[in-house]
Amino acid sequence: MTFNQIFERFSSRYLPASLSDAAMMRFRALGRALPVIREAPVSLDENADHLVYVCSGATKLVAHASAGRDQVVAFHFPDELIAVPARAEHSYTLYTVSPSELLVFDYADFADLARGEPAVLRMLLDCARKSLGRCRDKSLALGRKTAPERLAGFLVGMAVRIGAPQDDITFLDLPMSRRDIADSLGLTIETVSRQFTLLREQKIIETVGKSGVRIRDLLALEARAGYLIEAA
Amino acid sequence: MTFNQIFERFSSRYLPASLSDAAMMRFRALGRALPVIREAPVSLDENADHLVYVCSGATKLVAHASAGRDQVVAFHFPDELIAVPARAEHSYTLYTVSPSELLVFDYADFADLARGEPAVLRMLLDCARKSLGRCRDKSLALGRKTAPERLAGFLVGMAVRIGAPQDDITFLDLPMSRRDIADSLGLTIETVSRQFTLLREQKIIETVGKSGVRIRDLLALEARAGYLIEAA
DNA sequence: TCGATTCATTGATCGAGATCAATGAGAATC
DNA sequence: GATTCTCATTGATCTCGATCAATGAATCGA
Repeated sequence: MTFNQIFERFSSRYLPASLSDAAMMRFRALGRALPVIREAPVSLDENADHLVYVCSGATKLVAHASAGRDQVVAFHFPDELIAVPARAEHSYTLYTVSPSELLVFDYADFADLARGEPAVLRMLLDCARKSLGRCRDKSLALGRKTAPERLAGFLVGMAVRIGAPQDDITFLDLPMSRRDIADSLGLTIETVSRQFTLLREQKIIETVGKSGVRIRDLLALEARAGYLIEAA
Repeated sequence: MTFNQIFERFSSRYLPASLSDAAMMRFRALGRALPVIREAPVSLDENADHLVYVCSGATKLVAHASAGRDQVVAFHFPDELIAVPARAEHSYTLYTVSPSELLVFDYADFADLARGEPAVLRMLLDCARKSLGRCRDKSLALGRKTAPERLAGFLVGMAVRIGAPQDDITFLDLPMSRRDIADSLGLTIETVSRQFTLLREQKIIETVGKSGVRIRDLLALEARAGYLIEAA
């Protein structure tokens, strides 16, 4: 895919149609397309925040603690926008999880340019708030939920984001490895694997190869996820 | 403190000086002051997002999971601005942690009004991004750090935010209880207490009554917090 | 001033999930 | 098509932090 095609996708999804051609060109001038990259860290300058558009593929944002312990802070799928923070007390790295086409901006430059375009600022705000909402839910899961609840919640979230519903079964093709899932849920690969086995034994899911999951009972999965019982 | 005084503090901190009087009045019309409230949940409509300015006191934003398990998502101190989300899979409640004066806005109304004021939108964006950064760091702590690291990191963070440096000692007056700290760190009160005892035994801190902490060795605390070793 | 209540600390024991260790199942390389 | 390599699964054991149970210290109301 060419830079123009990638930028076109980005702009049609995230820039207002009302934007003038001149303004559009200015945003375009800030973007840099990263061609298809196989599973690898995305090399970004650690001293600045970045804004990354996932055109195709999938990525994970990883926070690094000492002793090589990693925490996947978020996964991202096509047509999503991510803010990648500069290095601070902890460093963050964006990795592709499958071959991906990305569009990268310097966050500060982009936000500065957006000062003249309230609709773009509003879009950045909505984007940050969505990430914040997900991150808060994740904090709750990491701080207070059990391993079965975490995996159930993860699968429900993935079903919503990348699930393919067929009849009353939802099919998932998970692009990330068990290690990635473990690093996202604050567990080990072994525990994740055991939880998959339990869900399989209870006929709630079936697994197809390494990455396929057929969700047979989404309601049971939601019930396991430790969500609050819906108030009336 | 009167509504006008509270709004004045808010606007001088968060609204641009360049704002027209008319625009200022429109923002003011959206605000509602909550007078000094003793430690209690802040009653907000659960069906809408809110924007809350902490004028004095301290608050905690709590996420509720089933079975009464609570996770403190963030603490807030004077002059800070919080986005309180509406109920979704999980419900969130803002609590005062000490007597507080708050200024409350409906988030959607505020953001809509800000469409005409890019500087205000930019402020909301910065605010959301700061919360997101903190939340990501918290996810790392909850997912991958040990109890000693979590308490050390918590104390370092509090030292930065509400610490009173005197000579080479930083004094902290923690407004929140051990339960709040435990709910923030994903631990139990007992574990938090034991970690305080350990830090005391190692002469890194002294505790003064229930809420006072004298940090004698901030560097040791930072070393314990599991931050990445600074790269060159 | 004295219980009563709440909150922090300390000790004893337990258990969910980590760690250690082996095996199994694909996919990539030649 | 055998040979690695990598990744997922399963089992055995261990450990950190949870849970259960007292005790101590402050604050509050009468």
